[in-house]
Amino acid sequence: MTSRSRAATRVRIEDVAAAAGVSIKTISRVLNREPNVREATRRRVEEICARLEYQPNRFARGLAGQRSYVVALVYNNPSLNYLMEVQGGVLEACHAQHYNLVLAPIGDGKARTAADMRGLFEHSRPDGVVLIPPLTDNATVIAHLRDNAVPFACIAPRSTRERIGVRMDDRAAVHGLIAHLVGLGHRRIGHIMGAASHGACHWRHAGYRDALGQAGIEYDPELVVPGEFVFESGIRGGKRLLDLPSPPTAIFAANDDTAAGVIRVAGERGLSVPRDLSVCGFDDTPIARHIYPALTTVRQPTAEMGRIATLELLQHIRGAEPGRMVEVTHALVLRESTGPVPPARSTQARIAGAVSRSRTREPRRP
Amino acid sequence: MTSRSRAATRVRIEDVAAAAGVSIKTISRVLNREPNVREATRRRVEEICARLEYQPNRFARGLAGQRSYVVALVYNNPSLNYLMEVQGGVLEACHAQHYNLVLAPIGDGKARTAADMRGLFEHSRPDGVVLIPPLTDNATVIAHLRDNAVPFACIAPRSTRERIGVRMDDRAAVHGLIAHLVGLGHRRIGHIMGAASHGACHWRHAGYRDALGQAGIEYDPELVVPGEFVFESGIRGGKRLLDLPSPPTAIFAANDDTAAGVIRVAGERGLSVPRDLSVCGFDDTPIARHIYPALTTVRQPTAEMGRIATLELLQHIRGAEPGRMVEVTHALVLRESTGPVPPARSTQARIAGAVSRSRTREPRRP
DNA sequence: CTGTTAGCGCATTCAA
DNA sequence: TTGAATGCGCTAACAG
Repeated sequence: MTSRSRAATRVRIEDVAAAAGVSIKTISRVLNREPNVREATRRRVEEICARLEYQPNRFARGLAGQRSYVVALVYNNPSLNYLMEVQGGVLEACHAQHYNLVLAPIGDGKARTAADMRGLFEHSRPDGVVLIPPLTDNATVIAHLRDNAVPFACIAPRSTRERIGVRMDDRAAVHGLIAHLVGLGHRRIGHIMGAASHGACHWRHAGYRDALGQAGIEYDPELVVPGEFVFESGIRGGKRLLDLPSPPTAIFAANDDTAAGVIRVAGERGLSVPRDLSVCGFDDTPIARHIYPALTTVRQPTAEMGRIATLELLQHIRGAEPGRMVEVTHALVLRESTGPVPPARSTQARIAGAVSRSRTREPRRP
Repeated sequence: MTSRSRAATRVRIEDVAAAAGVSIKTISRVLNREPNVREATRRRVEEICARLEYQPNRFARGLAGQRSYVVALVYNNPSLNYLMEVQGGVLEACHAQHYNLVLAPIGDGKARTAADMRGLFEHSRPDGVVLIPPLTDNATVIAHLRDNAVPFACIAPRSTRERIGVRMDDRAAVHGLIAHLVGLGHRRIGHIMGAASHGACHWRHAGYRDALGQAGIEYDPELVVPGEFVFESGIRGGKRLLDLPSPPTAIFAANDDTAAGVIRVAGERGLSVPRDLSVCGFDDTPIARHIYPALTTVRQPTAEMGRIATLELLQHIRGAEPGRMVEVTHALVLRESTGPVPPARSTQARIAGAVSRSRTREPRRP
């Protein structure tokens, strides 16, 4: 005998109908915000529902209505921190609207992607989907969505055409960040890029170029190295940049994890941040505060973005509003990892392998 | 007109029955692993189900069977990293067993807790629940679970009596960790504790005492300060310990986040880790690798623990096996943040506010 | 504006 | 060992 979870007897729609002295259809209308109910009736019904603590049975609704009241969060493999933040916002919005959230991690490769999407539709039948980059621009995913006519909202998609969801002006944000470095006197500023499948990779790079251009600094391709938005990208990219004959005095990493990798490389080489090297990241994830020195970065309201995308999606599903592409604002967060350009940029940095023991780590907050 | 998500026509149980030449009841029996089906019939049905890609309708099942096929992950407010890891394991186990996962964040306070639990039952009707500390030992939560006769599994509960789920021997793990410090010559070892509502707080403290006792080091209450398993605990606790007249040469923080806070305090005071101070954490979360110096810590197989707890829960729900309390093994992870005790522990550390500029940060990996 | 009637797809008594 | 009939609680045409 398996253990059943619940006493079957709970208040049903007909109990509410009886208490209100109307038919169950009227109750149904009120619940689903359908028209053709007198305002007085509607209010009375709502009151009784509240008093009886009536909770519609999800399964009955799903079965009869061909609607699941489920939103799926479809993601690939972004940073766990990022994902967790987004998830929090999405969850909050779902709960507020009495929708359920199902998590749909998608495997790598086209075949796996297709299989996972199919599995999602067969098993969970979401009424709508929230997409996280880089899946926002994955052809296989989009095709499945369109084939099944499932509405979806995107968070920071590359292409915002015909999309609903939320975005941020990464380009302008980076522009401001780099301008800050320029203001500190830096002119050789390195950049470790993110994964090219993300729109963010390109916007951030564009913002970097914008800022250099405006400052009259020539763009030096040597100072721009590839990355994947992960810690290891910071290790690899940081080494490569610092090994340059004429290394940068500041490095803009495409996100905080990458910046953490750069901080480590600097430490290993005996470079003090920000005295010998300025570093900045992007996103303002928890790690930005947790590492030492704390990162100068751009705050991205990640949870809020999840919430907004979900609300736009649900609004669209309801059909009341068309669903928009909302833009959220960023904020520059100045912390400890950026500072004035070193007064005398000697050739010492060139022989990076041979550490300069003369350098002292200067304590902050004396 | 609202947008509907799915074409209604999919293969149903009666299609399978027709194809197999049996009644739907037989199909149902096979699907639910009930007895009283001839082996040959069972196999044929399974084959046809696979060929037709038949997926039972969750809503119909839930409606008719009074079963939701939902597992709820009930959590309070632990570290996001920890939560994310656990969630990954739980999700994997749920998917493997064709269960759905619903996330159930629980608010603070008794009233909120009760309300959130009630909401969970009314709305999602989980067939089972996975509990994360410190909710594993929350009276309100447990009471709701028992009242509703919902089976649950616990991850690292304080009390393992009458519980199914998974645990780890934190006490032995810490014992090993402290023994490592003792082996490096440390005798004044500080400890920043975790939140007392967690079993882990007590086990880790006990392991710390065990190790000291075995090494013949007297337990000094002054060296043990409270904390909450968060970064800020490391800041506060670290300052307090380093401000001691006779400060410790090593600090064991109850988890990695806390250790990161200690690392920062050390940095601010110009202390080099591990040259002037050894620091270690617990959990081996990503931050342990991402900060510099990387943390010596204890690896806890968090995702695996989520997976195991869920599998035990589902086994219990099915009623086949009773459900056990599984113990997983830990592993010591030696990284960069621990080293030999400083040769001459001078009084310099006492005047912690007045930083010692003479100290040089020694580069690793020369 | 409101009520009546018929399923949605499956699990489940009770017979056979 | 199997099958036919009944209903889970709700939504959705279609009348009134």
